[in-house]
Amino acid sequence: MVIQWLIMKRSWIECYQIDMVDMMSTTVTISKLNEHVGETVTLAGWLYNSRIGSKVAFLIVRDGTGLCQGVVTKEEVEPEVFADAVHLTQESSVRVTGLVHADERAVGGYELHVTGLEPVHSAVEYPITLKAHGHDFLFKHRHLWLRSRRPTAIMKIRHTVIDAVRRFFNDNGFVLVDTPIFAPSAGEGAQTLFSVDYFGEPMYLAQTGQLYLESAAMAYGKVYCFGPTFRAEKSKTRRHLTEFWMVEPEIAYADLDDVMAVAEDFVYTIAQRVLAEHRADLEFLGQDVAVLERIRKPFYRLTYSQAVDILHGPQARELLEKDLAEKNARIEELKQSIPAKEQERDRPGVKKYRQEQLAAEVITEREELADLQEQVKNIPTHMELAAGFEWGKDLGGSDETIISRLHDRPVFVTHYPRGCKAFYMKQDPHDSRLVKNFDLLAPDGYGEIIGGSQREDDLDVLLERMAEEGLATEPYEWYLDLRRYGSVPHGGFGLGIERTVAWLCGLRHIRETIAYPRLMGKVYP
RNA sequence: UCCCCGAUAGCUCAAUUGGUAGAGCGAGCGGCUGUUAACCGCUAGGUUGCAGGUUCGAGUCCUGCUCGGGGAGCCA
Repeated sequence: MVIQWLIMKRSWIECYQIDMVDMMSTTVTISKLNEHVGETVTLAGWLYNSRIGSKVAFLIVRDGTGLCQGVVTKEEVEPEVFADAVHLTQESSVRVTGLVHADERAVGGYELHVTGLEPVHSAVEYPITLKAHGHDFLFKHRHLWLRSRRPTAIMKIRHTVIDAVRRFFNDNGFVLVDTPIFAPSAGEGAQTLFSVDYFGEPMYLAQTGQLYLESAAMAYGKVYCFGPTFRAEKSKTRRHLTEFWMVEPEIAYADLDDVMAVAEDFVYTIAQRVLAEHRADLEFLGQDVAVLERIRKPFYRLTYSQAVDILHGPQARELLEKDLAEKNARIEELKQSIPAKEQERDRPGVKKYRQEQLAAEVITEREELADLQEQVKNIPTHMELAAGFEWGKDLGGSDETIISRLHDRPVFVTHYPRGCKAFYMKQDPHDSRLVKNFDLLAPDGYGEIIGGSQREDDLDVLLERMAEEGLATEPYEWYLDLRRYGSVPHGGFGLGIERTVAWLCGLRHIRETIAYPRLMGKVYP
C-alpha cells in the first residue's frame, strides 16, 4: 500500500513538473523552431552530444525532427540547471526550455538559450559514440543506431519514397489490393521460398503477389499491391535481403509499351519527390545530387540482344580496362600516402589532435585500399563473364553493372529469351524465342530495380509454356480461369523499395535502407 | 553451393623477419574554451574468436571449427 502510494505520489509530482513546464512554454519540435524565434519554448528530446566548459555548456539535443544546440550559460541560470547540464549523459532523455535564437554557428541554424532543464531519464554508457564504428557493431545495435544522423536521413528518404509510391498509384486511378503472404503453391523456383508449417500443411512465404494481382486487374482495371516479400536465396551480396518490400502494379488493357511508360513515369516521379524534399539529407549522406538531377525522361531502351552486343563489344571492354587502370592508380596513390601519414602520426612532437586526425585518415584510406583491391581482383572475372556471355542466359549482376554504367540514366532492357524468364510472360509475336518483358536497371551498378512484363493472355500458349516448365496445371486453375473469362492484354511490374532507396541515396549496401534488415544468418535485433 | 578476405581493450585500429600486446575514443577525475566528432593532463581497462599443432618462444606460422565481410550463381 505504502509503496503504491509512493509511486502514485511520485508520478503525480512528475505530472506536476511537466505541467509547470507546459505552463511556462509550449513544447515544439526542432523542425518548427523557425516559427518561434524570440519565443520561449520547450523541446522534448534526447541528448545527442554535449561540450562542457567551465562557463558555458553546449547541449546538442535531438527530437527525431532535427538537432538543436542548447546553450547553458553558468552566470545566467540557476545553479541546479547548470549542474544538470554538466551531468547529462549521451542519449539521456530531457526536456529543454529556452529562448529561440537564429544563429548560423549552430547546427540547424537555430539555438536555444536555455533557462530550464528537466532530465527525464539518465542514460548509462550509451554504446554508440560519435567516433567511428564498424558496421557489424552498428547493426548489432540497430535499435539504438536508428537514432543517429545517417540512419535518420535514410529512413526519412525511405518514408518519402514509399509515400511517393502510394501517391503515384492512388492519384492515377489504381486500386490497392493486398495479396496473401501465405502462398500455397511454390510456383517458380521452390528452392528460393521460405516454407512454413500451416496447421500441418506445407506453405510458403510469398515472393510476389503478381498472379493474384492479375485477377484483381481483371476485376478493377488498374491495381497495385505493396508489402513485404521473402526470398530464401543464399545470396550474401550488397544487393540482397531475405525480406524486402516490393510494390507491384498490374494494368488491364495494356501492352508492354504501356507498362513501360508507367514504370518510367513512376520512377521519375519518385526521384523528383526525393530531390524536392531531401536535398539536405542527400548531401549529408554524401550523395551527389546531380545523380538524381540527371534522371530525365525518356530512359534508355535496349533490347536484350542489343545488351548482349554491348557486352561482347569494345565499349564494355574499354569501360572495364579504364576502370581497372583508374583503380590501380588510386591503389598506388594510397600505398604511398598511408605510410607517409603513419610516419607523420608517429613522429615525436606531433599534437595529439593531429595524431588522431591522421590515424582516422589512415583507417579510411586502408578501408578504401582493401575495397579497391577487392574490386580490382573481380574485374577480370567480370570481363570474362561479359566477353563470354552466351545469348539465352539471364544477365548477371556484373553484366547489369556494365550496361548501367555505360548510361547516365536508368536503362530498360527488353525482350529477353523466354527460357530464362517466368512462364507467365507474353511471347513476342514477332519472335517466339522472346518474351515481352523488361528490366529497369538503375545507374552505377545498383542493379535491377524493376522487373516487369506483359502477361500471356492466350490460354493455349500459356498451357504450352507451363508444360515446357513442367508445372502442374491443377494449382493454377484459378489463374487459368482469367484466360477463360474475358482475357485481355495486360501487364505490370514490381519495384524493389530497398534497391531504389539505396540507389537514390548512393548507399554502398542495401541493408542500410530498412530499419531491421534480414540477411542470411543475421536476424538480431 | 563455390572462390577470396578477415576476427587484438566497451568501440575504432596498431604491433617490423616469430622475441616483454600499444594508441585514440568512450568511462572516471581535474583544467580550459561560442564549443562544432572541441581541446589539454591524469586514472582504470586484455585468456589476441574457439580447439589443436610446430617452436626455447606464437597476436604473428600450420590444420580444423565458429562467426563476419565481399564476389559468383540466383534475384528486387
